[in-house]
Amino acid sequence: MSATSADDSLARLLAEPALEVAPRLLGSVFWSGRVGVRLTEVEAYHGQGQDPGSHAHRGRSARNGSMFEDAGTLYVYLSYGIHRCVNIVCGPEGYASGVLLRAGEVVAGLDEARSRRTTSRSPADLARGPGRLGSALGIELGDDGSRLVDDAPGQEARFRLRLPSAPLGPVAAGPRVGVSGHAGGDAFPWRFSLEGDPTVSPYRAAVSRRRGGA
DNA sequence: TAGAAGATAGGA
DNA sequence: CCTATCTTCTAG
Repeated sequence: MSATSADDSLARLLAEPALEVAPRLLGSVFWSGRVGVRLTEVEAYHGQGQDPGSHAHRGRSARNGSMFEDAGTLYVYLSYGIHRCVNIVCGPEGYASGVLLRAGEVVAGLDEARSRRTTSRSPADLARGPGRLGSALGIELGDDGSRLVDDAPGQEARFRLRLPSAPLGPVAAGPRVGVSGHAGGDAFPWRFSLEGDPTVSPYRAAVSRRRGGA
């Protein structure tokens, strides 16, 4: 039995551009220790100068350094000063593209996820939205730059990914959530989700901050 | 050094 | 619908 074939397929997938990788991550189970989340919603972000919505658009900075690492690195950042969001870096090394994990269904470690997400009112709420997903998985800022490996028997790494073994249902594509810099809104339909899944987060346009008026 | 915006969540 | 929350980035 070859234990490396599955590992190779994950590495091969993550070497592709983010726009190819993102929809193909749907249905995978992302593991953080004993908690597993089946991904139902993701977004693709491209690299420097390619994508005005990307944290890497204006080049490398203190925050986004891990986006410039090789495929399979995790990019974790603090969102709105509160939430920890997770990306899987993909594409050619140095291209700084990645896939934001936006939502999923908790399929293992339910008690642990629940204890971290005490405000959730239903199982579908546990990881519906990128901040909630990060919280349910116990992601911390110190996890930025961690490696993601294939979830194979005997694999002891904390962060693992199991690609789907069966075909998925229909995939929906649309504009990314809360991202400005879109000319008309549909210039970057790089959000992908499993159609009709209850754990997919609702769409919201980018917030325009209005404080104290004009 | 200062100001504004940001890949959100939760509550009214 | 509104606001808490605070880091990061950009301009001056």
